[in-house]
Amino acid sequence: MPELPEVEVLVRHLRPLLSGRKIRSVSVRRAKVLHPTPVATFSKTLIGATIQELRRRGKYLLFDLKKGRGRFVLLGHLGMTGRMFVAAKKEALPKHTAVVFDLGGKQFIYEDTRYFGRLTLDLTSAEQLGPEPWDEALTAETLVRELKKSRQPVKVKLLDQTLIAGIGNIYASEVLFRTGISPRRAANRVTVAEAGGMLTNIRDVLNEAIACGSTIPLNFTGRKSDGLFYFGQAPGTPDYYEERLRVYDRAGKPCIHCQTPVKRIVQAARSTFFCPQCQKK
DNA sequence: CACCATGTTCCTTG
DNA sequence: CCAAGGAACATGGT
Repeated sequence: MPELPEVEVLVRHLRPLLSGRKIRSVSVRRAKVLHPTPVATFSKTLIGATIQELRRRGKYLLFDLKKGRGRFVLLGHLGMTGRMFVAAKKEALPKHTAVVFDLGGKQFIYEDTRYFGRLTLDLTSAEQLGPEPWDEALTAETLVRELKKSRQPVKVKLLDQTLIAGIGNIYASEVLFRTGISPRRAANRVTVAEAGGMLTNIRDVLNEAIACGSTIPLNFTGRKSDGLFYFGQAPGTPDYYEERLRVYDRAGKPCIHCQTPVKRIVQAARSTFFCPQCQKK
């Protein structure tokens, strides 16, 4: 589910549901997601703490907590399949529930089918992140300067969270398609003008995805109402997903600009989609 | 059974 | 020490 836009939408959704709420008890059903925080430390630290604010940094969720005079941060990441939501306490827990916080009347659930995500007190990974896409210090010039240091394909570099925080595999392909740059281009051969174009397209595509509720639309209408949500197809709009994405997952289908079949290649063990005609160089 | 999947980290190689 | 490539993690869908 998550690249930056999905996390942003989730944070905006959860913020009013969580801020001001106190964690009464903690249930850890899969200790792995806490790594490297030990279960005992995790529970002891969080029980009795109040969630003050919720923020996003790259693809991470930052929970600002307060307990007595102490303030600290809980770091969340959804990996590939993680979900977080607030539900009534009587609601059944999903099969792959990893952590549950009892918030009094409601419960906060972190569920993750593949358990690649994290909910931890260790902030190290978030500290390594590069600038947010909208950081004013991030310019065509600074971006090119960073790209110059690498001969990796530019598509692979876009996934480097220390370069820019938040771009994932879907939007990396989308950005290069919009900019007309081949995903195979060596990072150090991107010009300042092209970097400027990429930056504009990065901001545009992420903004658009956030605006429309994310790549795969958020559906808050869940049978059970009360804030339970899930990511899935919007009812009655079968191809909503593809209308938003111009090349990703369109291998073999005609390019929306020139009708040339979209190609799928593998870079750094991840799929890349591009139009061999519109993205010649 | 084979291959694919929105992500990150660790290990190896050069 | 660094850059780059690939495997690992764990589960499910097609």
